[in-house]
Amino acid sequence: MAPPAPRTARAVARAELTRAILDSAQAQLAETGPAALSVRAVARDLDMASSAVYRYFATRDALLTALIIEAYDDLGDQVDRAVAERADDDFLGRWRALAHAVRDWAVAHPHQYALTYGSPVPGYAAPTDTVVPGTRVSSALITLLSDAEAAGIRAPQRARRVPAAEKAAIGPILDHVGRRLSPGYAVRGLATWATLFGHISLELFGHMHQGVLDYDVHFSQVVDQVGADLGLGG
Amino acid sequence: MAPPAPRTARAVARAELTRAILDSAQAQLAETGPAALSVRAVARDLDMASSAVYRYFATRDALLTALIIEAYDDLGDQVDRAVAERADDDFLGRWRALAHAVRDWAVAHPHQYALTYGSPVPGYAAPTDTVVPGTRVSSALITLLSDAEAAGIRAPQRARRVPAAEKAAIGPILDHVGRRLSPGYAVRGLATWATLFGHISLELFGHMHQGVLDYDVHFSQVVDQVGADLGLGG
DNA sequence: TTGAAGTGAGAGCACTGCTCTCGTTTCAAG
DNA sequence: CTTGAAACGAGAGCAGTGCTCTCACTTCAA
Repeated sequence: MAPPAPRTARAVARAELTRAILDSAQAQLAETGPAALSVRAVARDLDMASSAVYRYFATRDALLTALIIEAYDDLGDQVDRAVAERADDDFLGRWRALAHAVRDWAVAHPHQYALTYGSPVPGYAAPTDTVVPGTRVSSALITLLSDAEAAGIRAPQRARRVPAAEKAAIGPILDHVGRRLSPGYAVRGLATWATLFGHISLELFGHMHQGVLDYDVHFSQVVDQVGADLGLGG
Repeated sequence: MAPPAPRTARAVARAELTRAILDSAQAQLAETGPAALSVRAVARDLDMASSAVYRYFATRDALLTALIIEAYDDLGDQVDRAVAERADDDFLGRWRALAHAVRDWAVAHPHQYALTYGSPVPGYAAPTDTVVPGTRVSSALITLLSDAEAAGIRAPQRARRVPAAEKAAIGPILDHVGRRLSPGYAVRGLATWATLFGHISLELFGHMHQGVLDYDVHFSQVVDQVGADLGLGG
């Protein structure tokens, strides 16, 4: 995946400067948001001509896309690490760890969250480079639910009949875990995924300001509620 | 709320031109997204000097904020209308109507949706003018659930104990319906709200592209699943 | 050694949000 | 009806942006 270690002096310099540009852009992004991220400001920060930056990133959007990919990976790492700390068969613990890891990361990096899960700013359609790192969290969640079902866990609600059209509609999800996930539980999983990111988006984008006083407490409550609906315990 | 009908010729002209600016900006927004919305382009479209536009909107962000408010109201109207078509005691129908009205509007106006429920672009914190129209959908949902519970509807899952901290955290929500909503059902309602907007955001912002083939079918399924979890029937 | 490729700097283009000034028009108080 | 303040539109201009082009220079591999 990653290119081989740079050997020539030029390649080393290029790698270092690329990193420096990303770091400076990242700092700008975290401080003032994506609207304020300008390649000229990055150039000033690094004491170079703005035209030189274009040797490294063809366009401002390309630079932003690189930041988005790094954000996805940062979040993915954080989530994987948090989930791995729980015992494999502690499904409620794994779910809680996943959910809180996502929210903690989002609260700590609001601009990065807005860039990744808010409205994508570069060109409206996310570039294809971002799709792989972008699926790490949903992948972790689906895996978790697949494990849980394999261990005999079932949702306490009577299972709803899933029509054939829906089974086809979510086919890629089912394939992703080798069909080791019942369609009904998969639907629940997708709804859970929506609840998780929906809650965080509503919170971070200010929509809960009118109705909820303590986001930490309320989020925990929702996470446990969803966990119970999934039959994970609690 | 609204200012009295304009009487003088100047006031009439001002109202008309304000409207024309909003319409032109709206068209630009719908076509190419918020990043491309420029006051100079609006001025060109209306054959006036760009500086003249500033007599009507002090800043580009003010113009954008006006569009956001209009979007909230447009969505609110659509939702209210859809819900009103169902019988008062058809709670499942009312929930379905609400959910599909929100999504239909979002799919038809993706840029407006991104502006309202995606990452807010003007300055990161939404201006206070937008909070009232911004709560119309959540208000409609809470009212719906309050009505349902008053009619004897209960979630089929055994009610989870809601700790005092959570009751305090969601106090404003409970107050909004005069405490005619049990804390447990309110938590479920807030989770439902998050599921609804989470699903739409994930869909519109491209996060479901990898896993779901037919968004219409899947959304219906999730809506019905959530409706069942709320005990509304189905 | 040589020649192509990579690199940095500077000037410049077209565009943006926004401000200031300067005449003109509207409107209401006297 | 007069008059003076407020509102208004147009134009020039400033500072900033993304991005391109050209020109010198350095690196590197054949």
